[in-house]
Amino acid sequence: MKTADKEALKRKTNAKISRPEFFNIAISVDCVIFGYAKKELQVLLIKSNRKEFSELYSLPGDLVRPDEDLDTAPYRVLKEKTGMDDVFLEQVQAFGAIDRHPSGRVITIAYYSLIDILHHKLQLSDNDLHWHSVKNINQLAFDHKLILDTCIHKLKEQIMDHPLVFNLLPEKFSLRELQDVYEAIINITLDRRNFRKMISLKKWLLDLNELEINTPRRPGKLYKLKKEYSSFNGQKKK
Amino acid sequence: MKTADKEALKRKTNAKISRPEFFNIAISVDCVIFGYAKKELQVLLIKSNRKEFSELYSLPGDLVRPDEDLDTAPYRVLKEKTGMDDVFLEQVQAFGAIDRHPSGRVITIAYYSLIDILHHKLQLSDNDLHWHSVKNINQLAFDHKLILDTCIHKLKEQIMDHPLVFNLLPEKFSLRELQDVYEAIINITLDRRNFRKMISLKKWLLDLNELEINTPRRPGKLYKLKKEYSSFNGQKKK
DNA sequence: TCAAAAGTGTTGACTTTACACCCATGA
DNA sequence: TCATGGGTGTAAAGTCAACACTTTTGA
Repeated sequence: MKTADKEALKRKTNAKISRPEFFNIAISVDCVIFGYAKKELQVLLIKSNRKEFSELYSLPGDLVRPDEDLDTAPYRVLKEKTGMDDVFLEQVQAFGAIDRHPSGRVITIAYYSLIDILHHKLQLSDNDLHWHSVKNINQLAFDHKLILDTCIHKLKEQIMDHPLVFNLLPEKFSLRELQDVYEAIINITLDRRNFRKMISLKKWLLDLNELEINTPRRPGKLYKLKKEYSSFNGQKKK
Repeated sequence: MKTADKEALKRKTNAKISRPEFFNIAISVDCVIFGYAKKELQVLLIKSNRKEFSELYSLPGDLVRPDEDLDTAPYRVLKEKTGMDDVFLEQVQAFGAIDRHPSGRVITIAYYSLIDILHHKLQLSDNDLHWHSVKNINQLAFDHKLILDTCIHKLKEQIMDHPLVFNLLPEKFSLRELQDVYEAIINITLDRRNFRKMISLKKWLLDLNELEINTPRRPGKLYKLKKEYSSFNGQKKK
């Protein structure tokens, strides 16, 4: 290509990027915030405030601000909605069908997060924010059911290879609780001995030499995740 | 929340979505188009036409049009640049650091694609478009090196579980060629017998009972991917 | 003392890895 | 006939899945 052609192309590109119609797409982030309670995987939903979706729930999200990195937007949403930071949060996928949003063109980038529902810092900011068992969710506003299903799928794929589910539990937990979480996510009951063998091979856990207290039956031993595997302060580890 | 509050929130949201500064973010797609030649994984790059990145290469991409689905944009780019459709193409990740683009706020969504460099339909549309061996790429314009590395990582993760690499080869190929492609991607030499056993366990291939022709040595048997595993005409299969 | 959950090992099936020789072809 | 790569099987190690009994505790 000759230099003159390149200059023409550059002008063309710059013209395109500054033409107003190419800024007619808004960008949002939507957060699939998972928790664990009542032996079931839960997700945080908010009552939709749009008349098109009255009576439907939707995922918490917000538009990305022009002055924030894409990846910080979901942390902001999470902090605003739950008061939590230092949480596991990972990008999943962008969703951008033309008609996914009734009030205009909005491309959204989905993130999923895992938090401990009983964490002392957790404070839902909104009366319309509630935990829902994922099993009971049939319909959501926008394309949020598709987003949720995509995130559940990714979660299932990752939990065997990465130390993620610990983010759903308090710092100290028993192997029984841990197994319950795994079973809730993959929806399969596991053999207790094989599960313990699998977990112990990962070398993720520290035996605290403590026992559960106030259990109705024989208490189990307590463990915690080794510090080097915690999901925040950096990236997730293998 | 009371109804009046909800109405207020709705107005607030609608106001935000239509305030011009929230459309100040442009959306692009960037395509990491992989090919295979000279026993190495190749990627299609274009000479950057921006003075900030003179002499650097970049990934082919374009702004998403307001009237196209997000996922069709990379197909359009691919068709424009290579003349190819019916190709494997999958979304990888969105990249959205504030300063990733020198001329303004652009969030990009990366896709990766696998094509047969020797396909008869392949026709590079631009004299500045060329194949580069991924081994030799140290620096790219924008954050494209990061995008490329992310896509290579995803490719490596997927090739053992999904019938993807066949998209890099002509319809008929020998097991030797197939093994070469795998080795080029994962950068490890494999044992021939174990490789063949692994591939035959997947049941992806159809034995054509044909032999290579015009080989300098003993010709190998030819295979092709079973139709039900081809990546286009629907989603990738397990 | 009873009920309930905690804790713990072994076996067989299968998968993965390492490894070497003969065969068919083109030159 | 020779050089080159094509084609093939087995044994050992490791991983995965199935399976039952004893122990500890609270009630």
